[in-house]
Amino acid sequence: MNTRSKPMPANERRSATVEAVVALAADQNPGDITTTAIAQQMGVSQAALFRHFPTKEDILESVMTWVAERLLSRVDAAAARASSPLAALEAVFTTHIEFIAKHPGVPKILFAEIQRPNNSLAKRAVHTLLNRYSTRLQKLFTDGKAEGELDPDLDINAATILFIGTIQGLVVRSMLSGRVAQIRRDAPGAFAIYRRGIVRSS
Amino acid sequence: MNTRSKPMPANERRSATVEAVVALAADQNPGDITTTAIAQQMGVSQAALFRHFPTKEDILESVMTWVAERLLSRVDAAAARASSPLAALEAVFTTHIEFIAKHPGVPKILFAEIQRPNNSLAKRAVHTLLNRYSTRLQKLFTDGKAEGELDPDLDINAATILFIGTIQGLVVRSMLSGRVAQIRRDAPGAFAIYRRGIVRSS
DNA sequence: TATGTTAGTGAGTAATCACTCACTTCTGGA
DNA sequence: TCCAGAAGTGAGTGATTACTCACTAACATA
Repeated sequence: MNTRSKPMPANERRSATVEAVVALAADQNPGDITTTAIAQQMGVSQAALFRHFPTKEDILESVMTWVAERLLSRVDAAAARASSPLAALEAVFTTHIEFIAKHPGVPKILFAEIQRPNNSLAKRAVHTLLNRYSTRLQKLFTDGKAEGELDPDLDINAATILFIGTIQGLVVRSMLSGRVAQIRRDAPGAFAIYRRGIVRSS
Repeated sequence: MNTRSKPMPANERRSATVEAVVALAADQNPGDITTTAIAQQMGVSQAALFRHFPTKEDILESVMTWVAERLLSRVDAAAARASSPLAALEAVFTTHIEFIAKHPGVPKILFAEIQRPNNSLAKRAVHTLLNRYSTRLQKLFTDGKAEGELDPDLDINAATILFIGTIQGLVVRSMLSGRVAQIRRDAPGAFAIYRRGIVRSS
């Protein structure tokens, strides 16, 4: 027993580390994830982690980068496939919810990181992600107004806040119920109300 | 210096402890609040805390009880003053936002507590609070339908999730911007969209 | 003024944390 | 086959955590 772990190229080990953190966050308070727990999840000694990351904070920053890349690329692809701005908004929403359902730890990590007051690497990464996300939404709102799909008087800033809030509300709900899959069931109803709030009145 | 702190009745000391935690949470990650920091905030030795609370978790539970009582009583009073279900919903919303603006640490504590997977005392207290809050909302939705103010086909479950999500979105926004007061400015616009999503179409 | 009770404190404790280091094992190319 | 460099490890380190305890100071009341 206690066999030594097989060596692995550094970049693969780093990916595995990030995925271990995301997996652990699903059923643990992200702030309470220790380097020992991460190492255990990977089947590696705790000291091994520090061969690939200088500090724990660098691990968290890598997690944020991973999240930002995956989420934004999926969301962009979904929006590109849509036939209109409003359809794109719904596609972005559905894609985001699907991403969360598949990686329930992600929203928890994001929110845990936001809470921190200091300007850590990871927090700045969340900032950047949210800014990029908001920019995409705002373009869709603007286009939707121009095409007459959305309320011409729509407050774009408020619509952005509420879009993210809708997702947050669903996350809170699913975290309280403990059943991750529930978010898929509740999502359409929540989006329907949101949609009603932003479309052009007929 | 290092004068000894004046003795205080136990119940007052407990209240002071709760308020110290709420104050600290405003500009600190709630999960990182130590008993030393709480004691310092109160001008008392760390050991003194444990004369009034058996464990740190009991402190957090008291904080949750404090939050639940204050928030629900204010929200109930606001709803009672309103002239119609829809007006009551808006009054509840505004009151809740005002409560958060005055105690910015509160939503952070709530969310930090939700993240935890174990069934701690504090987490169950959050559960109870959210349930009681939802019950009040659902009554307003039902009444609003009956009085013809709200969409007769409104999905009450979704409307509840989105009401809380709207507040969450505003909290996220204000936490990212770092300016707590901003939540008061952004709130009316967000609620306007929400309102549009639930009212009866004319 | 004397006394029992409650509140406050300094100086601890064991546990746990992120991180280090000297050393071992593996692997890929010459 | 050999060996240099990369990856992995056990056994630490100091710092920090929640919590304890023997003792002291203050208050209420008789």
